[in-house]
Parts: sequence; C-alpha cells; structure tokens
Amino acid sequence: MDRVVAQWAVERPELDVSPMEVFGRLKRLYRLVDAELNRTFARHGLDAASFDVLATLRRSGPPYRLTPTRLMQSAMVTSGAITQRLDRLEARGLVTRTRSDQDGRSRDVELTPEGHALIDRALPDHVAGEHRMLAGLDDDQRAALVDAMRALLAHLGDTSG
Amino acid sequence: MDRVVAQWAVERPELDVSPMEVFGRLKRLYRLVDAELNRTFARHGLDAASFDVLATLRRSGPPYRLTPTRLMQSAMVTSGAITQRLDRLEARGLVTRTRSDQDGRSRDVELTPEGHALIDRALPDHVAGEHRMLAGLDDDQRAALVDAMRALLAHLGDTSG
DNA sequence: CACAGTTACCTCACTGCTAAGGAACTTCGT
DNA sequence: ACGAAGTTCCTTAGCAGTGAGGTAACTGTG
Repeated sequence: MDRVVAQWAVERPELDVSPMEVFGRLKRLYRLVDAELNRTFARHGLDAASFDVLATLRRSGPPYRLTPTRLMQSAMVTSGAITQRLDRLEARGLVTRTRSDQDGRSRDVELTPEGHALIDRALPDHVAGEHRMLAGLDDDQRAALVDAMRALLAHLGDTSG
Repeated sequence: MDRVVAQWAVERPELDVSPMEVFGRLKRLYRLVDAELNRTFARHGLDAASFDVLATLRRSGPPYRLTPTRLMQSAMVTSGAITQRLDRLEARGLVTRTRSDQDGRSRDVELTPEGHALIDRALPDHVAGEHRMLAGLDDDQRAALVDAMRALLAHLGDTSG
C-alpha cells in the first residue's frame, strides 16, 4: 500500500494521494475479513448472504418473522437480491414465506425449526472467528478504530449510526 | 449497528458479540465508500475494475506496460477476471495486448495514449473525492485509523503491509 | 365509491466475478 | 535432445448481484 503511494509520488508528484493509505487498506481489510468469514459460513453450509438473512431473523426475536422489505433494508441490497436469497433458503427448508393477513402485498418470512437450529449452531462459530481476527488489536486501538469508523460513517451520511 | 448488538444481547446473552461493532461498521463503511468512488468513476465512463487496471498501469511508470499476472496480483482477483477486464479495455482502445518477446506465454499490456489521457483526467477527480470523504476525520483519528488497520492487516497475514 | 398514486414483491436481462480446465509455451533434470 | 512439470493466459459454466419494469394490493382524496 505504501508502495502504491510512493509510485504515485513519482508519477504524479503534484497530487496528495495520502488518502489512499486509508482507503486502500480499507478495501484490503474488507476483502480479507470477508474471505475469512466466508470460510466459517461454509463450514455450516452457508454463505454470507444466507447467514445474513437467517441471523437477521434470529436476532429479531420471537416469532422470528420479518418482511422481505425489512430484510432488504437490513442487508442493504436490492429487492431482487432478497427475493433470490429467500428462494434459496425456502428451497432448503430454512425459512417459510406466507402471505400476510394484515396486508395482501406483504409476505411473512419466518425461520423454520431447521433454520433456527442452523443459525444457532453457526453463530457461536462466527463470533469466535471475529474474536480471533480482533486479537491483533489492543483495547486502545480497537476503541480508536470504532471511533474513527463511526465518525467517517456519520460524515458519509450513514443513517444507522 | 449498536441496535444489532443490543438485539443479540437479548437473544443470545451468553455470547460476546462486541466484535460486530468493528466488523459491521467495516462492511458498512466499505460499501458506502465503494459506492461513492464508483460515482466518480462513472463520471469518466469508468467503473472500479477498469479504473484499477488503468491506474495500476499508469503508476507503474514508463513504458506503462505490465503483464496480466502482475495486474492480477495487484487487483487480487482471478486470472479470468483480468482477462475479461482487459477484453473490455482493449475493445475501447484504452490498452493494447501484444505477445511478449521474452516469453511466448506472456502478454504485454500497455496503456494507449487514449488510456493514458483518460486515467490522467480521472485520477485528480478520484483523489479529490477521497479527500472529501476523509474530511470527517481529524488528524489524530485518521492516524489512529491507519494504525489500527495496519495492525489488523498484519495479524491477518496480509503480505503487503 | 372511483381512481390515481404508492407500496411490496417478483421477474428478467445483464454484468462481473469465481473455479475449473485447456492450450501454448518455458524450464528443468537426465 | 527429450519428456515431465510448471507457468501464463484464455475459455467456459455457473452464481449472486443490479436496475428496470411488471403485477397485485393498499391508501387517500374528491
């Protein structure tokens, strides 16, 4: 990463490319973390997309039921992506989709006992993996990291804190 | 993000899910930054993949020529992805592909004058966008962020510092 | 009550990636 | 000189996402 900045300093010396030290590492870090998390998910027969849906339903509490729109907002993907995720999960018997009583346009997506059991098995493994990855940071660094990311997110107009 | 942690504290109180405060924000931040950078690229008729290849060639210095393998390593994608990126750039006349003299298996990918001009136009805009995004951070926060990401990357076995 | 506008979900064409495998070429050991 | 092994790049199939657009259902207003 520092090499990239050094190269630009030679080729375009009038540009201050120091932000790349931040954003280059952000991208690299995201990809490494993503790959590591996916390895954990794969051990439970899941991928990030499926885990995300199951975990969102699970942590919503009883009756473990949300609409596709809520899942879409939580996952920050388009409605088409949620439809396809739910297709896959429904085919595996991990969630059910039923028409809402209150609103005929809406669907209730609900965790099946199998889906509930699966996410409850995968979650501790997932959390343990996250703890392992964070072991490279001391408490001060970790707090500073969260602080800086929170500030950046706020500056970028992130609505959810 | 804090809401997610609070939900888990109710549903699975025995798990310490505090790492999610880090990784949840990391993902969210990456996606917001990625979207913002893509808006800048789009103003120049590019996407992140094309910009990445052109910028890598440009900052490599004269004669602005690298092999697909070098580009693959820099971009951290598979060889198939590089082939397709180069197909697109070659079709637009932004790079050329020629067989290497030294090694018949290898190709030389070189920036055309058009490609060179395009990346030289897009780069200042890109860098300015990065500066704008970082404006939400003071110098201490920014240094702490880089420091923490560097430590995390090292812990995760990133080879390039 | 009628109807225009909105909302919720799905469908479809397209995109860019990965993973696996193949062809062309080079390198190495004998 | 020769065959085996390794490399370099491309090809192909399949996958998960986007974005545009469609259908059905709800809502608010005159």
